[in-house]
Amino acid sequence: MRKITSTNFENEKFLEYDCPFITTLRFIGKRWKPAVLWKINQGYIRFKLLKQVLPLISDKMLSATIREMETDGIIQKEVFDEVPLRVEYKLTEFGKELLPILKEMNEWGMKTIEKITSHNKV
Amino acid sequence: MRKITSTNFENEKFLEYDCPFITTLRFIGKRWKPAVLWKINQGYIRFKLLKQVLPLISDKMLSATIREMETDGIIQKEVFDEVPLRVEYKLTEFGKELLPILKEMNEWGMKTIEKITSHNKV
DNA sequence: CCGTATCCTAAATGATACTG
DNA sequence: CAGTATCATTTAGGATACGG
Repeated sequence: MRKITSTNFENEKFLEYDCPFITTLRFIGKRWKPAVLWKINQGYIRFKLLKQVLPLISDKMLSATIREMETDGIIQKEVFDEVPLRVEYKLTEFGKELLPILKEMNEWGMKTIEKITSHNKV
Repeated sequence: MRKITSTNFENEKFLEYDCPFITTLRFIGKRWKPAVLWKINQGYIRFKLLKQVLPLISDKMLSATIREMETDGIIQKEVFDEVPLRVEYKLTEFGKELLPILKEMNEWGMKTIEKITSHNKV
């Protein structure tokens, strides 16, 4: 395993270690990223919709989460010049490659929440 | 989606939100956790072996990573009363349920490292 | 061999107010 | 509607030295 000092991909620093797990967390290892990605893929493709379906995320974190994933090439933004302003997000092809990971995370997470919750009831 | 104020599982706080993705990151969303888990599953089941195969992790982080996953019930420690001291780690049944996620992370990460690296050569 | 303790810096998250 | 700016707090990560 090596440490990567400065590897760039379209002017963004992407790799810190040549480890597949650290690399994956580099892209989706922050609190709201997987959930936002999942919701966009489900069709909640506007800022307001994402806020509604993820009511506990702050404006700042939703904004930052979206912006980082856009910079990373995981999602794409389309701005429609209307009044009021309309913006839509969608996964890029690169972003869609993350779906198998997200699917497994979703299943494991749901199963584990159920396990913890029922354990607490005992 | 709800925020969980104090859900306990064997005296440890486990859930912060009832979101499957946040829950999953709660267990494996820190830099070294997936890699350590993967290596233990591959048979690098002792502290020294893990250091060798993950040479860039510090003693402190390897220790903390192991301890947290042990507390979480993902890995199990077995101490052999020998001289010199021998300790072995292995995944619990609960921990093995994480392997499908890790498998997908490993594949995506390797593919992405390759992509970034070859992009930089152009 | 297998860790822990201490100290420090950097990164992530959140509340609130404000803007094009 | 779709965000950004500012400020403050918490958590993660790392270097180094020491202990059972």
